[in-house]
Amino acid sequence: MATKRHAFKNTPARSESERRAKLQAILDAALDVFLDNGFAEARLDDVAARAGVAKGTIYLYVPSKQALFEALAQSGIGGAIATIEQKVLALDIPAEEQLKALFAFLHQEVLGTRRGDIVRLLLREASRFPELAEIYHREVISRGLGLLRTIAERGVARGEFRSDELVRFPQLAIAPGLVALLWTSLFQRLEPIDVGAMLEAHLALMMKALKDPSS
Amino acid sequence: MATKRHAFKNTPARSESERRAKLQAILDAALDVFLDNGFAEARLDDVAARAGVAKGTIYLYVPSKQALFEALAQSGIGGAIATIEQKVLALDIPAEEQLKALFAFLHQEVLGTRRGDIVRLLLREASRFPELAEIYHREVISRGLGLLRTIAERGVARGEFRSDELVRFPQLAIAPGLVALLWTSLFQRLEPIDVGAMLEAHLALMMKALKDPSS
Amino acid sequence: MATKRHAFKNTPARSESERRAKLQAILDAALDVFLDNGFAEARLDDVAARAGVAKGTIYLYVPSKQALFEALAQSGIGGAIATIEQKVLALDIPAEEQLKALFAFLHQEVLGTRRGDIVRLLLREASRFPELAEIYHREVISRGLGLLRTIAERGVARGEFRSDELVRFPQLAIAPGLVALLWTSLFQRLEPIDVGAMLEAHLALMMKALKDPSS
Amino acid sequence: MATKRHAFKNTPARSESERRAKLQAILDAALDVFLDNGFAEARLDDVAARAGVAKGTIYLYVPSKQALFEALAQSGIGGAIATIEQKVLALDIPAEEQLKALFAFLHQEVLGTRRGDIVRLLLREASRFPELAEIYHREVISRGLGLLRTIAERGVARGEFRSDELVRFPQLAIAPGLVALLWTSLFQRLEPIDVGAMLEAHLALMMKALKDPSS
DNA sequence: GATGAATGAGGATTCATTCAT
DNA sequence: GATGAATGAATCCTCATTCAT
Repeated sequence: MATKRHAFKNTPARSESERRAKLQAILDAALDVFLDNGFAEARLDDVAARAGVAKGTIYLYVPSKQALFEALAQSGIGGAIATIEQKVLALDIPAEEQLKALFAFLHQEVLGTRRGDIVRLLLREASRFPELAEIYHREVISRGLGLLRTIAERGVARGEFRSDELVRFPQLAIAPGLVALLWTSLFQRLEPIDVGAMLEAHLALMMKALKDPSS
Repeated sequence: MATKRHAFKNTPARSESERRAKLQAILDAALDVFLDNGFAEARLDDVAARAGVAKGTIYLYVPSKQALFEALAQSGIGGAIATIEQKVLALDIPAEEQLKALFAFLHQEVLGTRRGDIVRLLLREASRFPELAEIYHREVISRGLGLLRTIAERGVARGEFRSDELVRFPQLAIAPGLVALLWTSLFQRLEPIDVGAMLEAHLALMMKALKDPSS
Repeated sequence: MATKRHAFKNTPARSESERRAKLQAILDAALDVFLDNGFAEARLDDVAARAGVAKGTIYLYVPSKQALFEALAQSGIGGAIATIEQKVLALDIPAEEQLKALFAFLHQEVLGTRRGDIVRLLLREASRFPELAEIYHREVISRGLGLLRTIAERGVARGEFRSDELVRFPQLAIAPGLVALLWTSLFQRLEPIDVGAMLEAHLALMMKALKDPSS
Repeated sequence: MATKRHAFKNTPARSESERRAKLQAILDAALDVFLDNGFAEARLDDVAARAGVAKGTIYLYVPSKQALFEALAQSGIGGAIATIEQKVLALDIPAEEQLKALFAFLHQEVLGTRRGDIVRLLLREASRFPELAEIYHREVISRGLGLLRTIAERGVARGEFRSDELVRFPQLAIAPGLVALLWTSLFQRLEPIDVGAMLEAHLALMMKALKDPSS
């Protein structure tokens, strides 16, 4: 019996890594097409063409257009947050330095990368996929804001920060990140901005405000 | 019956105002439907039903679905900016007060109103309508940021503000407004935030930072 | 207001009878196509072409291909049975005459007519539409066999029939009808049979058997 | 390992019987799937899975889905008829006994067996495969009816039967067999019938009729 | 021979747009 | 002007068939 098994094992089941690679190619292509057209007007023909596969092949990897979108969305969720949580919180450095690290991460690892594109896509399509909006809120938004709040609380506790606005509204810290994300995809060609400089200016402003002894 | 017909013929040609009213009803219905579904998945059947007209009637007012969207977008552009430009710049008040007035306007006249909905729609569909993004940038974004920059420059010139970040990146001032706009439509049901309080906190932070003598 | 209503009533809502006529044209075309190809391989393109309408028009009358099939099936159910029940049972004639009338009806009003085609279609597709098989069994089969059993019982009660096989298995009476139904669509071109003569022969045989004093 | 490989190479070319066995497995699986879904909606994926082979393997045995269906149909044709012809005609017994033997065969060797399933499938798909209908008519229907006619003629010639309806329409003899075949697959779950008893009742009726001296 | 991933033609369904009334 | 039935192009998805391994 072992012999037979061996004799038949002539198709060495396409390796898992090859499978992953092709799925990734499809996801990459899908991201491009979804970003260009939005979910509803994206054509799977285009995704297939861009991924270099036939239309039907997509269905060997995802069961439907919607599932393709969701797989794409999921692929951009979670990893980044866990990474930055560890990076930032583990360090025993002043809150200001933590914020700097956070912004550097945002600038280099999100804005202008595939991750950023996925966030753009999610923002755009969230209302069509309420469940996904929920997941995204739970996995990314809540945790991201929680991280910011933790940093802010530490800063206050240590006397680095004199005011608590950031504890109450951590959204204020990343708001310019959101502007950068949208600006680059919508208006950059019309009026380029230096995102790095903007984030630095924002950080500078925030630091002045938070450390202001007059408050 | 012939009489009646005749009587109808004598009715003065439907007045321009009636025509405008019907167009407005169609635009209002379209905004609702476009907001719920996005441009691509919005059905003109639904727009017609909501506007209380037949599907064909839409084509008496706009030549196509895309034109409907563009008419809608245009209808929300320009007016507000001109209004706030006059309101804010005309007053000979401190820059801080001007910013306060601006935020109040943003909060009361944009967020939570039809104007805000149009902005949401534009943000979502801008990549499908590059020309519209261009118009929007020229008519709204540029002028809005120009207004902010003018206020900031005045503040600096008058010695009210000691730092120039806002002159260089007026985007930083409205970033929380953008957060509020998106948050309310995407995450408000999951985690409600007090937009007014957030904007106030933002203004407080900015003021501290801008006035900080240590810079 | 009455004036306005009248003024607008310029599209006299396509009459109900026109609507019915077009639906009937679609159903007729669908019957042909379904009979030729079976449900699964029937193309709505063909149905539309044969009905002289565009593909999309079908969907103004039925919501799906399956619904089209079901509408078709329903259209052939019920009416005939009620008719023949009245015709046959109301007459105060010998059981033999009732059977004759039944067979005449079967021959003239079912076999070779649209009704017969629908039965053929149902027989063929019943396993794909179990619910429809159930309806068909309840509305047609049960009632038809019940009618036969009633006739047989009357015949026995009145002393016309001496044996009760038909009471126990009324299916035996219509079995040749089923043969005729299938034969005409499958083998008639290869080996034509005279359906009328066959049914007469069947009736003659049955009468001899049922009246046979030797049993 | 090289040794094992080599050992395999020395294995005598897969025997013809093994080939036949695998073909049979495929045909068996195909019958199940075709019966469940009809030809058009049967998926070769399912056939392969049920046969325990890969999809591609099917094409090593039959050149197409249609050929698979035809091979299946052919496999159920002919054998039975030859068997029953010999069994029935060879015996020098009364015509009534011959009919009894025929019905017993029908009941035990066709209805409720794989043979019966193939007939059901043929009835259902005959209009899609006119050529097959032709073969089936020639190999099964004609011969079966011929057999019946021969029996009937003998019965008449020997004075056993006094009427010739069965000579003219041998279909009348197997009509209840057709009813049984279809009933069991379509309505048995809704209203079970005792097929054996029905066939017996049919035989009894026929005998009374045929022997009836009054005709 | 056997496998099963890949292919792409084919068809159901949707919906913007037209036009006879 | 207003209507809404009709149209048919466009696109998702399925599955028979192929072929590299």
